Parts: sequence; structure tokens; C-alpha cells
Amino acid sequence: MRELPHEESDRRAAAGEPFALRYRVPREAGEEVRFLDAVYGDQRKLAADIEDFALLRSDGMPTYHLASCADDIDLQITEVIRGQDHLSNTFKHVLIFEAAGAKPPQFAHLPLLVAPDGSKLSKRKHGPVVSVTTYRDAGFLPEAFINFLCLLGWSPKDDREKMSRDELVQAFSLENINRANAVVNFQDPLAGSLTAQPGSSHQDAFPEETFDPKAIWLNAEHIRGLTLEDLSARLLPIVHAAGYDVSEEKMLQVTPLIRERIKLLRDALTAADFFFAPELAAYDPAELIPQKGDAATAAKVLQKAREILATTEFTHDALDKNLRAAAQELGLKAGQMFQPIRVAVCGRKNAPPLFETLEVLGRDITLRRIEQARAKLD
RNA sequence: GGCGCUAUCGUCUAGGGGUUAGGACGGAAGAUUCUCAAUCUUCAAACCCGGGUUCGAUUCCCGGUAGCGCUACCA
Repeated sequence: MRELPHEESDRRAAAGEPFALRYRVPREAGEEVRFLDAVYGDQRKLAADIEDFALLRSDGMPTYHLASCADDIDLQITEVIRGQDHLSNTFKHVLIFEAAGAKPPQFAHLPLLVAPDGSKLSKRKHGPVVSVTTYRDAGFLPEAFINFLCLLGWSPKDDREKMSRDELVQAFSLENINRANAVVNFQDPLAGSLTAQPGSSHQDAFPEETFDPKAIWLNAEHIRGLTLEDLSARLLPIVHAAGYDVSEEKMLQVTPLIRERIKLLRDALTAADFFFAPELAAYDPAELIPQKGDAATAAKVLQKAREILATTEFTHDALDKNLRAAAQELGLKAGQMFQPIRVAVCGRKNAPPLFETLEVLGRDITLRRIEQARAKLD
């Protein structure tokens, strides 16, 4: 149809025959289309290898290629930075720009972010695991996530990994961009599970293992780099959203105890729950029993702790001194003394350091939880 | 099929004609410690294959292979 005479095609169009408008690519032998890509360098292609692509669909709507170029010309775009999946299409775009009498912008194509299986990330294929909102909701810091993304397909050429926005802006250059695709090492917890309900809450659908380990690590790094005030302020809304009634002051006290223990902001909910909830969640009383001890040991420790804590000043140093002394008095190692108290007060074995924890919890709550723990041992 | 892009530890990457091929994450082991973290130390782990060029290629060139992309009246 390429050689259809104008009269004939006009006639058929007038007769109502549907048609699309195509770019008639020059077919002269040796004719080349070329452009300089800021990342991939000099690009050239034989015009003969470019097919006559559509500009207008039969419904009169422009195709992406035409619309995109028209828009760039209108807006006087000078730099086009986009995915490498457009590298081949760029030859068509150059043709369009030239046909429109416009100077093609500077192009820079970036390597693609791909899934562990090598396929490019797609909303359709990979779903919410590749959505930035998923990362945001899981508690990734914007600056950490950007940091992570920048390190995929680009590097500052020195050994820096954790970088602030300013440092990234400072160090970034198109020349240092890699040309190979980068794998985002995620694991889709929903993959293959036919039971995944679309529209169901994804709140718990994305465990930590879902995300690229390096992204997690970088996030933890950024969290540790935040001031207590900043981190506390970012944590508070999350804690409130989870239904806890926590004051700014309380949050600020808790923050230093969990700052080095959380990797994602949402981890605060599990790392510090016992600070927030008035009542402890149920736990196994066996947890109260220390190493090399039995229920009697636990009971003895809690009894002693109750006495000590009834009068000891609730400061780190006083608690440290008196509880250690108590351990010695009972003929126990410090750890054996501390564990039952920790479990009584936190509801689990792994928690922030004991004295700081008691300090924040305060005497009333501490004594009450120790009482409850003693009751569990009976 | 045609055209194009790419190829260093599992992953992200540095490097580059002669190196013990560097770092980071993750993994393993250890130190520290009231648990968990954090921190520190150590270990395992890579130049896709084949030809050239060269005194010498992981590096440069060519070919192969593989992956990816484009090849839509989808963006």
C-alpha cells in the first residue's frame, strides 16, 4: 500500500474506508538515522530497518510516538531521560522531530530495572511488589529508597553506599550510568499464590523478605542516621495509625531504644509494642524461666525484683546497681536475673536493654507487669 | 525472524593490557554484651565461551552464546 497514488488513497478515504496515517520512512540505500545518546553513545540505524510506523490511528488519535514528540516540541524539551526500552524507538522519534522541523532533544537512556527472572518490572506482571507505595507503606524512608534506586545502574565510583540527597545530586552524572540492566532483588510473597485476593489488605502481605536486602539495609542505615526528633516524628503517625494513643514525649523516649533495632519504620510497631499497649499481649510463661534455671528461679527473681523496684529510683544507674546487686545476692548471673524481668515487662525475650526500658516504662507499669508474671508462674 | 543493547562474586557494583580482580548487601564464623540489635574482626564467593592483537588479555577487536529491548492503529 506504500505506493498507492494520492488520488486513489484520497478517493478511498473519502469513500469512508478506514485508514491510519504512517510515516513514510526513506528507503534510499545507505540512508541512516543517528543520534548521540548520553548513556549509550553514538546510535545509528539503517532507515531501511525502520518500518513505516503509524502516526495517527484510524480513529484520528495520535500514537504515542507522535504525541510524545509533539508534546516535547511544544514544551521545548531539551533533555529526554527515559528507560532503555525506548532506545530503538528513538530513531522514529528523531525522524518525527526532523520532519516537524524541530531539533531533537538530547537523549539519555537508562538501563532497565528488572525482576530476579530478568524480565522488566511491570505493574501488570509483578503487581504491588513493584509499586513505590508498597515501599512507602512498609516504612521505607524516601531518602533511603532514592538512595537505593540511584545505586541500581549507577555508582559514584568510590565506595560510598549510603548517601544523602545532596550527596547524590552532587555526585550524579549521566556519564557514570551503566548500560546493563539491574536486578531488583525482591521476592513476591504473592507469587504463585492463587489465593491472593485482589483488593485485600496488603498490610501484612509484604514481609521483610519481600524487599531487596540492600534496600532494607540502606533504610536501616538512614534510620540510624536520623536525629531522635526526626525519627520520632516519622514514627508517631504510624504508631497512631496502628491505634496506639502515644504522646510525642513518650515517643521521643522510646525512639532511642528502638532506633538501632528497626529496619523499616513499621517495625516500631512490633519492636516497641509493649511501650504502647497498656496491657501485654499473651506470652508463654515458660519464657520467664532463665537459662539454667527453673520456674522456682523465675519466681524468686520476680519476687526479689518486686522488692527492689518498689523502692529503687527509676534511673538507669540506680536500676543497674541495685538489680546487679540483687542478682549477686540470689547467687545468679546478671543475665539470669534480667531475663525474667525483661519477659515480665516486655512480654518477650528479645527487647531493648533492660534498664532503659524500665526507665521509660516507669515504676507503676513495671510493678504491675511483674505481678502479672508472678501469677502466670503459679 | 529482523534490528539494537548488554555480559565482573547469588545481588548491586569498582577496576582495567601485567592487580592477591576492590567495595557493599546477603551468607558463614568469631569478638563484645543483661537478651535482641548495633558495632568490630575473619571467611566463602566473580571476570560467559572461542578465536585473534600482544611478550602478556578479565580488560582491546571479531565471532559465538545467553539475557533483555524494539519490531502494535500500547504507552
